[in-house]
Amino acid sequence: MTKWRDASGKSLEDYPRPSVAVDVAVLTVADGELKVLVVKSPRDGLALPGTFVHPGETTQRAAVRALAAKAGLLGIEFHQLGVFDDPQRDYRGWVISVAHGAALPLDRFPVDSTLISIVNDVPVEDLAYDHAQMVTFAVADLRERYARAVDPDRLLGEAFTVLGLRQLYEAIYARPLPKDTFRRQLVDGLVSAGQLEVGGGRPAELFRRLPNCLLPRSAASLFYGDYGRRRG
Amino acid sequence: MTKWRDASGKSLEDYPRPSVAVDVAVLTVADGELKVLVVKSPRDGLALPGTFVHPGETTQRAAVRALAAKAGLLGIEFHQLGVFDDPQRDYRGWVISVAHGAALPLDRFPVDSTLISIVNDVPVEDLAYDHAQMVTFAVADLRERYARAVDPDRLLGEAFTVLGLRQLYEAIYARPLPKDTFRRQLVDGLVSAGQLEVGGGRPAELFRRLPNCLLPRSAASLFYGDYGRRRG
DNA sequence: CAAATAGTGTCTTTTAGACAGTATCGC
DNA sequence: GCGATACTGTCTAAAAGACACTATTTG
Repeated sequence: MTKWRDASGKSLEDYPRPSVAVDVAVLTVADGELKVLVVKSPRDGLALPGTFVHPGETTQRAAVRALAAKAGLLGIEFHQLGVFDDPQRDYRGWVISVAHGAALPLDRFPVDSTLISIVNDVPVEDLAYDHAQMVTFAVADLRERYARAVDPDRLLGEAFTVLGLRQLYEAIYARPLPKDTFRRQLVDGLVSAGQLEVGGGRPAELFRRLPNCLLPRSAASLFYGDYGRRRG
Repeated sequence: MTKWRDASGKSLEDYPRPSVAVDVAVLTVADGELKVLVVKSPRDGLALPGTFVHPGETTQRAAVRALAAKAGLLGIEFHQLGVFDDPQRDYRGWVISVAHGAALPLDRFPVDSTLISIVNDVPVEDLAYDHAQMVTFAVADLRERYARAVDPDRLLGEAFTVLGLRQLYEAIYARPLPKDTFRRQLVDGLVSAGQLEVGGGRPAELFRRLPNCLLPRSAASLFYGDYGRRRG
């Protein structure tokens, strides 16, 4: 196969091209709030793990490679968040970055991981470059996906109680959710696991996710709160 | 300012980089259905307008430039849809594309524009590369934005009737919407323009968009239909 | 007047949300 | 029994959706 040339005889490489990076915001829930994984470097301080995209590779595979190399994490599902392309965003030159998001249960992180709390959709410590904004995008994406299905990223294990599920959603949406309405909205996305979890009082029933079950769109109103209007 | 070098003395340009393009799906509503603007070329057949991103330029500005050059369209607001990065997607070599979406009223297109109907979220004619999938993304993005506000892209003019607005939404969501519920959902996102539009019967009141007014999240259920469940 | 289209009153069914009740455990 | 937590029945207010009625134009 011979290399492509345009009308003036130039190939693609004869034109200026940016470097293309991926940066990954890996979220988790701990202590009732969202947190994000960061890595430390002498030059950048705190930053999201990232890498340059290699030839023949998709950005998603580059994200997998970055997480394996920089945080020792394998088998994660990434979601594309958007392209960050301000020409000034990287002091090294013309670098655009494709931000990706993912979420993992706390126990899958290496013990020496650095997790930064997210408050008001922004990490509480400064991150390098435009990485704080990527975190905001990752949170928005997580909320959208959690409004459509029951814990799609399996931040809880296979089996969980309704209380555990509600506390997870309260952390993700950063607001209290009414106990009984929450149960009624989600219960027909669940099946009993036939087991009980003993605790301080009456044991709670353990549930599993109903496979391929989407939540009704009205559930989004519950999680987000039906922004303003009405209630005169 | 001296050029950045990494530990092995190499600059960014010493590593392989992809060409980065933008492709733009400009949507409109005509004859009660969504359509998308395409351009014809001898080599690619039908394709979305696009261009390579220039140094010092954002992808959004490249999108503006592409539309001005290839379709004679100015003053459009673009929304980023996603990155298409399959290494095989372009026969010329390693080209990733940042897809953008926009929407314009029919009367803003040049008279010789080619508009392709969109049925089942896909253009009815084959497009080059992965451009058909970009159109699907653009439709999804348009629907999301139209569920959050009243005709944010101003496909209708400044003033319009509730009937006109409903027909627009029926075209966008490709489903009939109940006349009275639609009105009650949207009417408090509108203000009367103090004018009437005469027609075959009783004249219809003209409305304007209430500035900065978000629709309640429950409106999304109306537009999309509350996917399945219930109603036993 | 009839025809046509705009807009609303109202009824039914459903549901969110609140509250309080009942159920089931450990002690 | 008592405390604690899980779950559920029920009431109320609100809203969706359907239907039909009223309103205002043209011819």
